[in-house]
Amino acid sequence: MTPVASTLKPRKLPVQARSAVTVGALHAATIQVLVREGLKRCTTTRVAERAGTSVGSLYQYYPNRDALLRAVLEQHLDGIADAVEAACRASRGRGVAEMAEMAVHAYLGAKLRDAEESRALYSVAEERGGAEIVARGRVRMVAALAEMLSSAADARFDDPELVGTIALAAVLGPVQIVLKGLAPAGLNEKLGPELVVLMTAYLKASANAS
Amino acid sequence: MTPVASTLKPRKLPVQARSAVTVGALHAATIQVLVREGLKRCTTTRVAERAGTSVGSLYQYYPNRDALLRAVLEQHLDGIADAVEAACRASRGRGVAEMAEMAVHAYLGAKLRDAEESRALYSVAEERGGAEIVARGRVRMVAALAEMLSSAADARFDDPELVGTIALAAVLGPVQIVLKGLAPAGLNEKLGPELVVLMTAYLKASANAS
Amino acid sequence: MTPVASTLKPRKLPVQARSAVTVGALHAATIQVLVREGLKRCTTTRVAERAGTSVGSLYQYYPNRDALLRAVLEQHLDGIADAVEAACRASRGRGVAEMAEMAVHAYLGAKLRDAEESRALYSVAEERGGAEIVARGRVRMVAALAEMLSSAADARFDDPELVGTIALAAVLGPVQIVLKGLAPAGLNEKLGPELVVLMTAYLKASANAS
Amino acid sequence: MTPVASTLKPRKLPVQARSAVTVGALHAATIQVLVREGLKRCTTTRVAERAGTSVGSLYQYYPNRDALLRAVLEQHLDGIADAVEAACRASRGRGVAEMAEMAVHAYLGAKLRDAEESRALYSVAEERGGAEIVARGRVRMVAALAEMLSSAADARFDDPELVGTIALAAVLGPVQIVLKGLAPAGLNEKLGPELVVLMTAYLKASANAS
DNA sequence: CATGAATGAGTCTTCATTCAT
DNA sequence: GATGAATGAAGACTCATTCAT
Repeated sequence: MTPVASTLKPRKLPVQARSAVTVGALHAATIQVLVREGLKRCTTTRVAERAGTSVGSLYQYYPNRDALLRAVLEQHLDGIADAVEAACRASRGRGVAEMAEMAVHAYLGAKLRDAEESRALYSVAEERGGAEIVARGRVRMVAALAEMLSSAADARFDDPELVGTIALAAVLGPVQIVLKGLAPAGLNEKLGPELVVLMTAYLKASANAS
Repeated sequence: MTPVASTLKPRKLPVQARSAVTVGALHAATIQVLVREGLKRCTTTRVAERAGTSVGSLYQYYPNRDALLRAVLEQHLDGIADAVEAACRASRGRGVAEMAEMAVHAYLGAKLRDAEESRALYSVAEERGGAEIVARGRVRMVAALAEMLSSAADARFDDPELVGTIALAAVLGPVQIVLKGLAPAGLNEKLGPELVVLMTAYLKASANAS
Repeated sequence: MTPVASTLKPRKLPVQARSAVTVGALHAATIQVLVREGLKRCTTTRVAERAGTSVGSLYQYYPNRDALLRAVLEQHLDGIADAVEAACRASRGRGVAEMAEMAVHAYLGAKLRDAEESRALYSVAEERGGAEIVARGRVRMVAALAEMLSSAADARFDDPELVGTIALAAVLGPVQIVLKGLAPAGLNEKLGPELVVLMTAYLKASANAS
Repeated sequence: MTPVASTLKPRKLPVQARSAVTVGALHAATIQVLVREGLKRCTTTRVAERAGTSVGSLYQYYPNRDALLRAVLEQHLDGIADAVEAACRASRGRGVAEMAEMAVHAYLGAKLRDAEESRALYSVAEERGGAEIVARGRVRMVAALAEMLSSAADARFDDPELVGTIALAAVLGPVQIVLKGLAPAGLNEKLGPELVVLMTAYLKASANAS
């Protein structure tokens, strides 16, 4: 655990059932307020109110507002990373095309499951300390991708880490556009296939001629 | 054009020479404060102070803090779009590989020229109204890319608009990682070539077999 | 009732005992500051300071400065209206002269009880939204007067509403002069009797010859 | 001239034609802004702009904002007083009923000629220093009324000054209600006659039995 | 432990007034 | 003389955080 992590986690472990419920409610409330009001107006009081508790209680679980926001972001990204990791594990030993397809769909599915939540958290990711959390999530996913790529049946990669990094980041951009509702007509439906094309093409282009 | 646009532009046109200086200083100061202090601490007072003027003067030219921020963002993105447009114009009629190379380098060069500025403005883009400005910039670039792709000597695209959108967004992701300084060792140097590989591969994969 | 009314009332109902004290202190402080400093210098900070609290607390109970001012005005006018209503009820069935006397004294008594407060609130009545509150108070008093007049033992009125309106407004003018301390020497003492003469004369002149 | 008066008058006399025009434009603009924006938003810049000049020029003629507002108020009230004085002069030696009628109509006519202006200036009259100006206007009118009353053919008054003061103030109230548009239906049309009834009744009641 | 009232530093924004051009 | 850019004090309002109940 880095020192950063210590401020991210709830102040005390939710050993009691009540605590777990409260923490869950606070997380959900944070996202709702974030969606409805935006980051600046996502205040501790408002979150507590929406969660059905008091500010005092909020501070029982989080040392400050930033910690709450970071925790929510982290949980969100962990969910995405979990999905990608699982997909990568399941694709070990397959061909590159299959890998691309599964990874893309895992990522896309997780991200679009709660599109509003994903969208709302972009601003949190830009806050002080947000980048590190995003980076941690990416590290997990890149590691999973790299490990998967190394096991590809039909390709060999000199630097699977690098290829994974680029591939992941490349997919991220188009997804963001769609999430923000700024995509040109038609993109929304074609996003999945198009991303598969994108990733497959890149992976193949990056593989060693063998 | 849009109602948003009207609030982006300075409130009054500088009639006297002093004004132009003040406006310029405010732009520069905004970026500096953004870089050094972050979006939240980028207050009107601080910007005015760094610019060597008073808050009053700031409000003489911008109706509110958001308008200032948006104006700075818009100017930045216009610069990027200019560079990409020029590159696209220059690449008309070339082959797809050349196109990818020129477009990537134009974008990358413009973005990395003031890396700190680019980095700082990501948070502004997440603010209320920021997305529209980003979208406007993207529209310009996508149009330029689409037009360029349509003129490719060695490929034909069914939907150059869509391909341009995806290609641009795909390039954006890796650049962002590098800008934020979160790239794994070695990526920084290989970014350019890698992006060319990425874009070329995608363009070729998207082109009609002809 | 009206949408205005909703912003007049304290934001939250005092759950704890402290709250009631704070709200009361704010009311009193507002009037004091209004009297001592005038409307323009009656700032939220000054009111809070005089009340022995903080601006934050003020805003806990009133959504904005105007709401505070209006609430104070409303409370003041409600007190006046209460007095007039009571007098009117008590005078039902009497003769017109008696009615005039009782109504005038009720109004005058209530208004002069806190002359400074009355004086200070004239400016508030001119603020945005003040007129409506004054109007509401007047409506109450006119209704009471009209009802009283309709029960007069020695006169009959075609339009008691109209007569009440004029009578009330006519009395208001001279009172205002005295409250503002701008009356010529001697008026202060003779105000009561003179207003009775005024109102009695008008009522009799407006009554149907019967 | 009292010291107060010196700050009320334009800083320099409009000896030149241009000055007179500017001062006139400033007065008119002040009233317009007052009507459209209210007292608080009636700023020197806005007034100058509406008048077609610059703030700098405004300060050429008025030492400060308050002086401008007071000058406008004074001019307005002088107009009213002129009208009442003329009517009083014209009514010398008539009967009390005629006097009431002429005075009321003179006052009413002057006040309603520019109803918006009258309405807008109520707030100015409540500002620091406004009361004195209002009082000066009243003094003029009361003097005229008193002199008129003293010449009545059919009545004698012990204290014409007092009677004039009350009569004037009594008329003022109902007029204010109508000006503010808060009068109950029907009052607007009947205002004149009703005020004549009011004033006549009061004058007769105040006259010595002779 | 929970609650929510109190705090007050810190933001944005406005505007009267000045003065260099 | 006219202009309008610059100034900065001052005001309204918000919100993270604390702590008495």
